[in-house]
Amino acid sequence: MSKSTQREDHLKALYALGESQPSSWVSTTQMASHLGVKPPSVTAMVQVLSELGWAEHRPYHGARLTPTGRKLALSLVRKHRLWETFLVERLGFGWEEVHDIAEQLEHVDSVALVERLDAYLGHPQSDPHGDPIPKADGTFHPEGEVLVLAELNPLACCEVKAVREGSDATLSAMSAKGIALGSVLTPAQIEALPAAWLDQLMVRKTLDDGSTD
Amino acid sequence: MSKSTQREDHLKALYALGESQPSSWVSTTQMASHLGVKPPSVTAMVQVLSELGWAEHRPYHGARLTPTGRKLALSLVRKHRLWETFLVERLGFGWEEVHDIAEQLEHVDSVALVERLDAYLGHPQSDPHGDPIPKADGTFHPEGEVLVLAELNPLACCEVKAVREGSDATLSAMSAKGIALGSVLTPAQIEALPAAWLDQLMVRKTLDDGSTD
DNA sequence: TTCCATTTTTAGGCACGTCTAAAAATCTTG
DNA sequence: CAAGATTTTTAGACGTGCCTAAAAATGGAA
Repeated sequence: MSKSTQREDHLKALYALGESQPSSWVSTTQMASHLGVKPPSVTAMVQVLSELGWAEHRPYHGARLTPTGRKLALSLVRKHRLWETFLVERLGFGWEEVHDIAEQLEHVDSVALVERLDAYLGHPQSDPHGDPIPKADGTFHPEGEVLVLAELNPLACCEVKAVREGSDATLSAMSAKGIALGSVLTPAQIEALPAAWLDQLMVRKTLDDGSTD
Repeated sequence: MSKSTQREDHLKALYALGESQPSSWVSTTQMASHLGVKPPSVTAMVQVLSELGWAEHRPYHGARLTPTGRKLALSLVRKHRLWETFLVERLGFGWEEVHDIAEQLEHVDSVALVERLDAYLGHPQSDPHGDPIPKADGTFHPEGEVLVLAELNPLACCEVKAVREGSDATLSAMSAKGIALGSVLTPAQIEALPAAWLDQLMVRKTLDDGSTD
Protein backbone atom coordinates (compact mmCIF):
# COMPACT_ATOMS: atom_id res chain seq x y z
CA MET A 1 0.00 0.00 0.00
CA SER A 2 2.60 2.47 -1.11
CA LYS A 3 4.41 3.59 -4.16
CA SER A 4 7.26 5.45 -2.58
CA THR A 5 10.71 4.53 -3.77
CA GLN A 6 12.15 6.39 -0.78
CA ARG A 7 10.18 4.44 1.74
CA GLU A 8 11.25 1.23 0.04
CA ASP A 9 14.88 2.27 0.06
CA HIS A 10 14.80 3.01 3.76
CA LEU A 11 13.11 -0.30 4.40
CA LYS A 12 15.82 -2.12 2.48
CA ALA A 13 18.58 -0.26 4.30
CA LEU A 14 17.02 -1.23 7.60
CA TYR A 15 16.93 -4.84 6.50
CA ALA A 16 20.48 -4.86 5.13
CA LEU A 17 21.99 -3.27 8.22
CA GLY A 18 19.81 -5.17 10.64
CA GLU A 19 20.78 -8.57 9.27
CA SER A 20 24.51 -8.00 9.30
CA GLN A 21 24.55 -6.69 12.86
CA PRO A 22 22.30 -8.90 14.87
CA SER A 23 22.34 -6.24 17.58
CA SER A 24 18.91 -5.64 16.09
CA TRP A 25 18.66 -1.88 16.56
CA VAL A 26 20.04 0.13 13.65
CA SER A 27 21.05 3.74 14.21
CA THR A 28 19.69 6.49 12.01
CA THR A 29 23.26 7.63 11.32
CA GLN A 30 24.16 4.22 9.91
CA MET A 31 21.11 4.27 7.69
CA ALA A 32 21.89 7.80 6.62
CA SER A 33 25.39 6.96 5.46
CA HIS A 34 24.13 3.79 3.78
CA LEU A 35 21.49 5.74 1.89
CA GLY A 36 23.54 8.85 1.18
CA VAL A 37 21.25 11.23 3.05
CA LYS A 38 21.57 13.12 6.34
CA PRO A 39 20.45 11.68 9.68
CA PRO A 40 17.49 14.01 10.20
CA SER A 41 16.01 12.81 6.92
CA VAL A 42 16.26 9.24 8.14
CA THR A 43 14.61 10.11 11.43
CA ALA A 44 11.68 11.58 9.57
CA MET A 45 11.36 8.58 7.29
CA VAL A 46 11.71 6.09 10.12
CA GLN A 47 8.81 7.82 11.81
CA VAL A 48 6.77 7.34 8.67
CA LEU A 49 7.71 3.66 8.48
CA SER A 50 6.73 3.37 12.09
CA GLU A 51 3.30 4.85 11.42
CA LEU A 52 2.87 2.39 8.57
CA GLY A 53 3.63 -0.46 10.93
CA TRP A 54 6.74 -1.45 9.02
CA ALA A 55 9.33 -0.47 11.61
CA GLU A 56 9.71 0.21 15.29
CA HIS A 57 11.46 3.36 16.43
CA ARG A 58 12.99 3.77 19.86
CA PRO A 59 14.02 7.45 19.92
CA TYR A 60 17.74 7.97 20.50
CA HIS A 61 18.30 4.21 20.24
CA GLY A 62 17.54 3.13 16.73
CA ALA A 63 15.04 1.40 14.50
CA ARG A 64 14.24 -2.12 13.47
CA LEU A 65 11.78 -3.83 11.16
CA THR A 66 8.49 -5.27 12.27
CA PRO A 67 7.59 -8.68 10.86
CA THR A 68 5.47 -6.91 8.23
CA GLY A 69 8.36 -4.63 7.32
CA ARG A 70 10.70 -7.56 7.08
CA LYS A 71 8.40 -9.31 4.64
CA LEU A 72 8.24 -6.20 2.49
CA ALA A 73 12.00 -5.81 2.61
CA LEU A 74 12.46 -9.43 1.57
CA SER A 75 10.17 -8.94 -1.39
CA LEU A 76 12.36 -6.03 -2.47
CA VAL A 77 15.49 -8.14 -2.08
CA ARG A 78 13.79 -10.85 -4.09
CA LYS A 79 12.97 -8.46 -6.90
CA HIS A 80 16.44 -6.96 -6.86
CA ARG A 81 18.17 -10.31 -7.13
CA LEU A 82 15.84 -11.70 -9.76
CA TRP A 83 16.46 -8.63 -11.93
CA GLU A 84 20.20 -8.93 -11.42
CA THR A 85 19.99 -12.53 -12.52
CA PHE A 86 18.04 -11.52 -15.61
CA LEU A 87 20.49 -8.77 -16.49
CA VAL A 88 23.53 -11.03 -16.25
CA GLU A 89 22.18 -14.32 -17.53
CA ARG A 90 19.88 -13.08 -20.26
CA LEU A 91 21.15 -9.69 -21.29
CA GLY A 92 24.81 -10.48 -20.87
CA PHE A 93 25.76 -7.69 -18.48
CA GLY A 94 28.84 -8.13 -16.30
CA TRP A 95 27.99 -8.93 -12.70
CA GLU A 96 29.60 -5.70 -11.51
CA GLU A 97 27.45 -3.52 -13.78
CA VAL A 98 23.99 -4.57 -12.75
CA HIS A 99 23.49 -3.21 -9.27
CA ASP A 100 22.33 0.29 -10.19
CA ILE A 101 19.96 -0.92 -12.86
CA ALA A 102 18.42 -3.54 -10.58
CA GLU A 103 18.05 -0.81 -7.97
CA GLN A 104 15.63 0.90 -10.33
CA LEU A 105 13.89 -2.20 -11.61
CA GLU A 106 13.15 -3.48 -8.11
CA HIS A 107 10.73 -0.61 -7.54
CA VAL A 108 8.46 -1.63 -10.40
CA ASP A 109 5.21 -2.66 -8.80
CA SER A 110 3.65 -5.81 -10.22
CA VAL A 111 3.36 -9.12 -8.46
CA ALA A 112 2.63 -10.87 -11.74
CA LEU A 113 5.81 -9.48 -13.23
CA VAL A 114 8.02 -10.80 -10.45
CA GLU A 115 6.48 -14.22 -10.54
CA ARG A 116 6.69 -14.53 -14.30
CA LEU A 117 10.27 -13.32 -14.26
CA ASP A 118 11.10 -15.89 -11.61
CA ALA A 119 9.60 -18.66 -13.71
CA TYR A 120 11.31 -17.37 -16.86
CA LEU A 121 14.67 -17.58 -15.12
CA GLY A 122 13.93 -21.10 -13.89
CA HIS A 123 13.34 -20.22 -10.22
CA PRO A 124 16.98 -19.45 -9.49
CA GLN A 125 18.15 -19.90 -5.90
CA SER A 126 20.87 -17.27 -5.98
CA ASP A 127 21.76 -14.19 -7.96
CA PRO A 128 24.92 -13.63 -10.03
CA HIS A 129 26.72 -12.36 -6.92
CA GLY A 130 25.85 -15.65 -5.27
CA ASP A 131 23.45 -14.09 -2.82
CA PRO A 132 20.39 -16.20 -2.11
CA ILE A 133 17.07 -15.16 -3.62
CA PRO A 134 14.20 -15.19 -1.12
CA LYS A 135 11.16 -17.16 -2.20
CA ALA A 136 7.82 -15.44 -2.75
CA ASP A 137 6.79 -16.29 0.82
CA GLY A 138 9.86 -14.57 2.23
CA THR A 139 11.80 -17.67 3.22
CA PHE A 140 15.11 -18.77 1.77
CA HIS A 141 16.06 -21.99 0.10
CA PRO A 142 17.93 -24.02 2.68
CA GLU A 143 21.62 -24.02 1.81
CA GLY A 144 24.96 -24.82 3.42
CA GLU A 145 26.20 -22.26 5.90
CA VAL A 146 27.47 -19.15 4.13
CA LEU A 147 29.51 -16.70 6.19
CA VAL A 148 31.59 -13.57 5.89
CA LEU A 149 35.22 -14.37 5.14
CA ALA A 150 36.31 -12.28 8.13
CA GLU A 151 34.51 -14.74 10.37
CA LEU A 152 36.20 -17.84 8.97
CA ASN A 153 38.06 -18.42 12.15
CA PRO A 154 40.46 -21.23 11.56
CA LEU A 155 41.47 -20.24 8.06
CA ALA A 156 40.50 -22.91 5.59
CA CYS A 157 39.91 -23.48 1.93
CA CYS A 158 36.62 -21.99 0.93
CA GLU A 159 34.52 -21.19 -2.08
CA VAL A 160 33.34 -17.69 -2.90
CA LYS A 161 29.54 -17.73 -2.81
CA ALA A 162 28.72 -14.05 -2.86
CA VAL A 163 30.04 -10.53 -2.62
CA ARG A 164 28.21 -8.15 -0.35
CA GLU A 165 27.41 -4.71 -1.72
CA GLY A 166 30.65 -2.97 -2.61
CA SER A 167 31.54 -0.21 -5.03
CA ASP A 168 31.84 -0.99 -8.70
CA ALA A 169 35.54 -0.27 -8.33
CA THR A 170 35.89 -2.98 -5.69
CA LEU A 171 34.00 -5.50 -7.76
CA SER A 172 36.17 -4.77 -10.75
CA ALA A 173 39.32 -5.05 -8.66
CA MET A 174 38.23 -8.44 -7.36
CA SER A 175 37.42 -9.50 -10.85
CA ALA A 176 40.89 -8.41 -11.93
CA LYS A 177 42.51 -10.58 -9.25
CA GLY A 178 40.59 -13.58 -10.46
CA ILE A 179 38.07 -13.60 -7.67
CA ALA A 180 34.66 -14.60 -8.93
CA LEU A 181 31.79 -16.77 -7.85
CA GLY A 182 32.98 -20.29 -7.35
CA SER A 183 36.61 -19.32 -6.90
CA VAL A 184 38.28 -21.49 -4.26
CA LEU A 185 40.58 -19.63 -1.89
CA THR A 186 43.37 -21.20 0.16
CA PRO A 187 44.44 -19.85 3.58
CA ALA A 188 47.57 -18.39 1.98
CA GLN A 189 45.53 -16.54 -0.62
CA ILE A 190 43.14 -15.24 1.98
CA GLU A 191 45.96 -13.66 4.01
CA ALA A 192 47.09 -11.80 0.90
CA LEU A 193 43.75 -10.11 0.35
CA PRO A 194 43.05 -6.46 1.19
CA ALA A 195 41.54 -6.38 4.65
CA ALA A 196 38.44 -4.57 3.47
CA TRP A 197 37.50 -7.46 1.27
CA LEU A 198 37.24 -9.82 4.24
CA ASP A 199 34.00 -8.13 5.17
CA GLN A 200 32.62 -8.32 1.68
CA LEU A 201 33.34 -11.85 0.54
CA MET A 202 30.79 -14.44 1.56
CA VAL A 203 32.15 -17.96 1.50
CA ARG A 204 31.32 -21.55 2.30
CA LYS A 205 33.94 -23.95 3.58
CA THR A 206 35.14 -26.32 0.92
CA LEU A 207 34.77 -29.90 2.04
CA ASP A 208 36.93 -31.58 -0.59
CA ASP A 209 40.13 -29.65 0.00
CA GLY A 210 42.43 -32.63 0.48
CA SER A 211 42.27 -32.79 4.24
CA THR A 212 40.30 -35.37 6.12
CA ASP A 213 38.27 -32.84 8.08
CA MET B 1 19.64 15.51 -17.71
CA SER B 2 16.64 14.62 -15.66
CA LYS B 3 15.21 11.80 -13.69
CA SER B 4 11.69 13.01 -13.28
CA THR B 5 8.99 10.54 -14.13
CA GLN B 6 6.49 13.38 -14.21
CA ARG B 7 8.42 15.39 -16.73
CA GLU B 8 8.78 12.27 -18.86
CA ASP B 9 5.08 11.54 -18.64
CA HIS B 10 4.15 15.03 -19.75
CA LEU B 11 6.63 14.79 -22.59
CA LYS B 12 5.09 11.55 -23.75
CA ALA B 13 1.57 12.97 -23.53
CA LEU B 14 2.64 15.89 -25.63
CA TYR B 15 4.09 13.55 -28.19
CA ALA B 16 1.10 11.22 -28.23
CA LEU B 17 -1.46 13.99 -28.60
CA GLY B 18 0.65 16.03 -30.98
CA GLU B 19 1.12 13.18 -33.43
CA SER B 20 -2.50 12.19 -33.65
CA GLN B 21 -3.71 15.75 -34.21
CA PRO B 22 -1.37 17.31 -36.68
CA SER B 23 -2.81 20.66 -35.67
CA SER B 24 0.45 20.76 -33.80
CA TRP B 25 -0.55 22.75 -30.73
CA VAL B 26 -1.84 20.61 -27.87
CA SER B 27 -4.04 22.19 -25.22
CA THR B 28 -3.20 21.85 -21.57
CA THR B 29 -6.70 20.54 -20.92
CA GLN B 30 -6.15 17.69 -23.35
CA MET B 31 -2.90 16.81 -21.70
CA ALA B 32 -4.49 17.05 -18.28
CA SER B 33 -7.23 14.58 -19.10
CA HIS B 34 -4.72 12.29 -20.81
CA LEU B 35 -2.50 12.30 -17.73
CA GLY B 36 -5.21 12.29 -15.09
CA VAL B 37 -4.24 15.60 -13.52
CA LYS B 38 -5.81 19.06 -13.50
CA PRO B 39 -5.04 21.70 -16.12
CA PRO B 40 -3.12 24.06 -13.82
CA SER B 41 -0.67 21.27 -13.05
CA VAL B 42 -0.05 20.79 -16.73
CA THR B 43 0.51 24.49 -17.25
CA ALA B 44 3.15 24.45 -14.54
CA MET B 45 4.85 21.41 -15.99
CA VAL B 46 4.73 22.71 -19.54
CA GLN B 47 6.52 25.80 -18.32
CA VAL B 48 9.24 23.60 -16.87
CA LEU B 49 9.55 21.66 -20.11
CA SER B 50 9.78 24.95 -21.88
CA GLU B 51 12.67 26.09 -19.67
CA LEU B 52 14.42 22.81 -20.36
CA GLY B 53 14.11 23.44 -24.07
CA TRP B 54 11.94 20.38 -24.58
CA ALA B 55 8.69 22.14 -25.44
CA GLU B 56 7.35 25.42 -26.68
CA HIS B 57 4.50 27.08 -24.84
CA ARG B 58 2.22 29.67 -26.40
CA PRO B 59 0.10 30.85 -23.46
CA TYR B 60 -3.61 30.32 -23.96
CA HIS B 61 -2.91 28.41 -27.18
CA GLY B 62 -1.11 25.23 -26.27
CA ALA B 63 2.21 23.48 -26.26
CA ARG B 64 4.29 21.46 -28.67
CA LEU B 65 7.57 19.61 -28.59
CA THR B 66 10.84 21.07 -29.73
CA PRO B 67 13.05 18.79 -31.85
CA THR B 68 14.99 17.94 -28.68
CA GLY B 69 11.79 17.14 -26.82
CA ARG B 70 10.60 14.99 -29.67
CA LYS B 71 13.77 12.95 -29.58
CA LEU B 72 13.39 12.41 -25.86
CA ALA B 73 9.76 11.44 -26.28
CA LEU B 74 10.69 8.96 -28.99
CA SER B 75 13.25 7.34 -26.74
CA LEU B 76 10.52 6.88 -24.14
CA VAL B 77 8.20 5.37 -26.73
CA ARG B 78 11.04 3.10 -27.79
CA LYS B 79 11.60 1.90 -24.26
CA HIS B 80 7.89 1.43 -23.65
CA ARG B 81 7.39 -0.68 -26.75
CA LEU B 82 10.51 -2.75 -26.24
CA TRP B 83 9.40 -3.61 -22.72
CA GLU B 84 5.91 -4.47 -23.95
CA THR B 85 7.47 -6.78 -26.48
CA PHE B 86 9.56 -8.41 -23.78
CA LEU B 87 6.59 -8.84 -21.47
CA VAL B 88 4.45 -10.49 -24.13
CA GLU B 89 7.00 -12.49 -26.09
CA ARG B 90 9.25 -13.63 -23.30
CA LEU B 91 7.21 -13.56 -20.13
CA GLY B 92 3.98 -14.67 -21.74
CA PHE B 93 1.75 -11.80 -20.66
CA GLY B 94 -1.40 -11.08 -22.67
CA TRP B 95 -1.08 -8.00 -24.86
CA GLU B 96 -3.80 -6.20 -22.96
CA GLU B 97 -2.07 -6.63 -19.60
CA VAL B 98 1.28 -5.08 -20.31
CA HIS B 99 0.64 -1.38 -20.67
CA ASP B 100 0.78 -0.42 -17.01
CA ILE B 101 3.89 -2.45 -16.33
CA ALA B 102 5.70 -1.04 -19.35
CA GLU B 103 4.67 2.40 -18.16
CA GLN B 104 6.83 1.84 -15.10
CA LEU B 105 9.69 0.05 -16.83
CA GLU B 106 10.09 2.78 -19.43
CA HIS B 107 11.31 5.18 -16.76
CA VAL B 108 14.31 3.04 -15.85
CA ASP B 109 17.32 5.06 -16.84
CA SER B 110 20.06 3.08 -18.60
CA VAL B 111 21.02 3.36 -22.22
CA ALA B 112 22.91 0.06 -22.04
CA LEU B 113 19.79 -1.67 -20.76
CA VAL B 114 17.62 -0.50 -23.63
CA GLU B 115 20.15 -1.46 -26.24
CA ARG B 116 20.79 -4.89 -24.78
CA LEU B 117 17.07 -5.50 -24.45
CA ASP B 118 16.60 -4.50 -28.08
CA ALA B 119 19.30 -6.94 -29.17
CA TYR B 120 17.91 -9.69 -26.91
CA LEU B 121 14.52 -9.33 -28.57
CA GLY B 122 16.07 -9.45 -32.02
CA HIS B 123 15.63 -5.75 -32.88
CA PRO B 124 11.86 -5.98 -33.28
CA GLN B 125 10.21 -3.44 -35.58
CA SER B 126 6.88 -3.33 -33.81
CA ASP B 127 5.46 -4.10 -30.41
CA PRO B 128 2.75 -6.65 -29.56
CA HIS B 129 0.06 -4.05 -30.28
CA GLY B 130 1.59 -3.65 -33.73
CA ASP B 131 2.85 -0.15 -33.05
CA PRO B 132 6.22 0.58 -34.61
CA ILE B 133 9.26 0.75 -32.36
CA PRO B 134 11.44 3.80 -33.01
CA LYS B 135 15.09 3.06 -33.62
CA ALA B 136 17.75 4.34 -31.22
CA ASP B 137 18.27 7.40 -33.41
CA GLY B 138 14.59 8.33 -33.19
CA THR B 139 13.58 7.33 -36.70
CA PHE B 140 11.16 4.59 -37.63
CA HIS B 141 11.65 1.57 -39.79
CA PRO B 142 10.12 2.44 -43.13
CA GLU B 143 6.82 0.64 -43.50
CA GLY B 144 3.67 0.85 -45.56
CA GLU B 145 1.29 3.65 -44.65
CA VAL B 146 -0.54 2.92 -41.41
CA LEU B 147 -3.60 5.01 -40.64
CA VAL B 148 -6.49 5.31 -38.26
CA LEU B 149 -9.46 3.24 -39.40
CA ALA B 150 -11.69 6.32 -39.17
CA GLU B 151 -9.62 7.90 -41.91
CA LEU B 152 -9.92 5.01 -44.33
CA ASN B 153 -12.04 7.02 -46.66
CA PRO B 154 -13.22 4.73 -49.35
CA LEU B 155 -13.87 1.71 -47.16
CA ALA B 156 -11.62 -1.16 -48.16
CA CYS B 157 -10.23 -4.39 -46.87
CA CYS B 158 -7.48 -3.72 -44.43
CA GLU B 159 -5.27 -5.41 -41.93
CA VAL B 160 -5.18 -4.45 -38.26
CA LYS B 161 -1.67 -3.24 -37.53
CA ALA B 162 -2.09 -1.66 -34.12
CA VAL B 163 -4.53 -0.51 -31.46
CA ARG B 164 -4.04 2.91 -30.03
CA GLU B 165 -4.23 3.29 -26.25
CA GLY B 166 -7.61 2.17 -25.05
CA SER B 167 -8.91 0.83 -21.78
CA ASP B 168 -8.22 -2.75 -20.86
CA ALA B 169 -11.95 -3.31 -21.22
CA THR B 170 -11.88 -2.13 -24.82
CA LEU B 171 -8.91 -4.30 -25.66
CA SER B 172 -10.59 -7.30 -24.15
CA ALA B 173 -13.80 -6.56 -26.02
CA MET B 174 -11.93 -6.37 -29.32
CA SER B 175 -10.18 -9.56 -28.48
CA ALA B 176 -13.55 -11.19 -27.82
CA LYS B 177 -14.84 -10.12 -31.22
CA GLY B 178 -11.86 -11.74 -32.88
CA ILE B 179 -10.01 -8.54 -33.61
CA ALA B 180 -6.32 -8.99 -33.16
CA LEU B 181 -3.14 -7.98 -34.90
CA GLY B 182 -3.18 -9.22 -38.43
CA SER B 183 -6.95 -9.57 -38.60
CA VAL B 184 -8.26 -8.58 -42.01
CA LEU B 185 -11.44 -6.50 -41.98
CA THR B 186 -13.89 -6.14 -44.86
CA PRO B 187 -15.93 -2.97 -45.45
CA ALA B 188 -19.02 -4.77 -44.17
CA GLN B 189 -17.27 -5.74 -40.97
CA ILE B 190 -15.95 -2.24 -40.48
CA GLU B 191 -19.45 -0.76 -40.64
CA ALA B 192 -20.55 -3.09 -37.87
CA LEU B 193 -17.90 -1.94 -35.43
CA PRO B 194 -18.61 0.38 -32.49
CA ALA B 195 -17.85 3.91 -33.66
CA ALA B 196 -15.36 4.50 -30.87
CA TRP B 197 -13.16 1.76 -32.21
CA LEU B 198 -12.69 3.55 -35.50
CA ASP B 199 -10.40 5.98 -33.75
CA GLN B 200 -8.43 3.28 -32.06
CA LEU B 201 -7.73 0.75 -34.75
CA MET B 202 -4.68 1.43 -36.90
CA VAL B 203 -4.80 -0.36 -40.20
CA ARG B 204 -3.00 -0.74 -43.50
CA LYS B 205 -4.88 -1.31 -46.71
CA THR B 206 -4.72 -4.89 -47.82
CA LEU B 207 -3.39 -5.13 -51.36
CA ASP B 208 -4.33 -8.71 -52.11
CA ASP B 209 -8.03 -8.50 -51.36
CA GLY B 210 -9.27 -10.01 -54.59
CA SER B 211 -9.82 -6.79 -56.46
CA THR B 212 -7.54 -5.52 -59.16
CA ASP B 213 -6.90 -2.21 -57.47
C1' DT C 1 28.62 11.94 39.81
C1' DT C 2 28.87 15.70 37.19
C1' DC C 3 30.34 17.72 32.97
C1' DC C 4 31.67 17.40 28.20
C1' DA C 5 31.62 15.19 23.65
C1' DT C 6 28.80 12.76 20.63
C1' DT C 7 24.60 11.18 18.69
C1' DT C 8 19.85 11.99 17.62
C1' DT C 9 15.79 14.58 17.24
C1' DT C 10 13.20 18.88 16.60
C1' DA C 11 12.58 23.28 14.13
C1' DG C 12 12.35 25.78 10.19
C1' DG C 13 13.15 26.11 5.21
C1' DC C 14 13.35 24.69 0.24
C1' DA C 15 12.20 22.17 -4.25
C1' DC C 16 8.91 19.50 -6.70
C1' DG C 17 4.45 18.41 -8.24
C1' DT C 18 -0.15 18.51 -7.20
C1' DC C 19 -4.68 20.90 -5.96
C1' DT C 20 -8.68 24.63 -5.61
C1' DA C 21 -10.24 29.23 -6.31
C1' DA C 22 -9.88 33.42 -8.65
C1' DA C 23 -8.29 36.28 -12.51
C1' DA C 24 -7.29 36.76 -17.43
C1' DA C 25 -7.69 35.65 -22.15
C1' DT C 26 -10.17 33.53 -25.89
C1' DC C 27 -14.23 31.90 -28.20
C1' DT C 28 -19.19 32.15 -29.35
C1' DT C 29 -23.29 33.95 -30.30
C1' DG C 30 -27.04 37.19 -30.38
C1' DC D 1 -19.26 43.71 -32.15
C1' DA D 2 -20.17 43.23 -27.54
C1' DA D 3 -21.40 40.28 -23.61
C1' DG D 4 -21.55 35.96 -21.67
C1' DA D 5 -19.55 31.24 -21.65
C1' DT D 6 -15.46 28.67 -21.81
C1' DT D 7 -10.68 27.80 -21.56
C1' DT D 8 -6.29 28.76 -19.54
C1' DT D 9 -3.20 30.83 -16.43
C1' DT D 10 -1.94 32.87 -11.97
C1' DA D 11 -2.21 32.78 -6.89
C1' DG D 12 -1.91 30.51 -2.84
C1' DA D 13 -1.79 26.18 -0.36
C1' DC D 14 -0.56 21.27 0.76
C1' DG D 15 2.20 16.79 1.05
C1' DT D 16 6.61 14.52 0.44
C1' DG D 17 11.34 14.25 1.20
C1' DC D 18 15.41 16.54 1.60
C1' DC D 19 18.58 20.05 3.99
C1' DT D 20 21.02 23.06 7.88
C1' DA D 21 21.12 24.79 12.49
C1' DA D 22 19.75 24.40 17.10
C1' DA D 23 18.04 21.76 21.03
C1' DA D 24 17.81 17.42 23.60
C1' DA D 25 19.30 13.02 25.04
C1' DT D 26 22.98 9.67 25.67
C1' DG D 27 27.40 7.92 27.21
C1' DG D 28 32.18 8.33 28.82
C1' DA D 29 35.85 10.46 31.71
C1' DA D 30 37.60 13.07 35.39
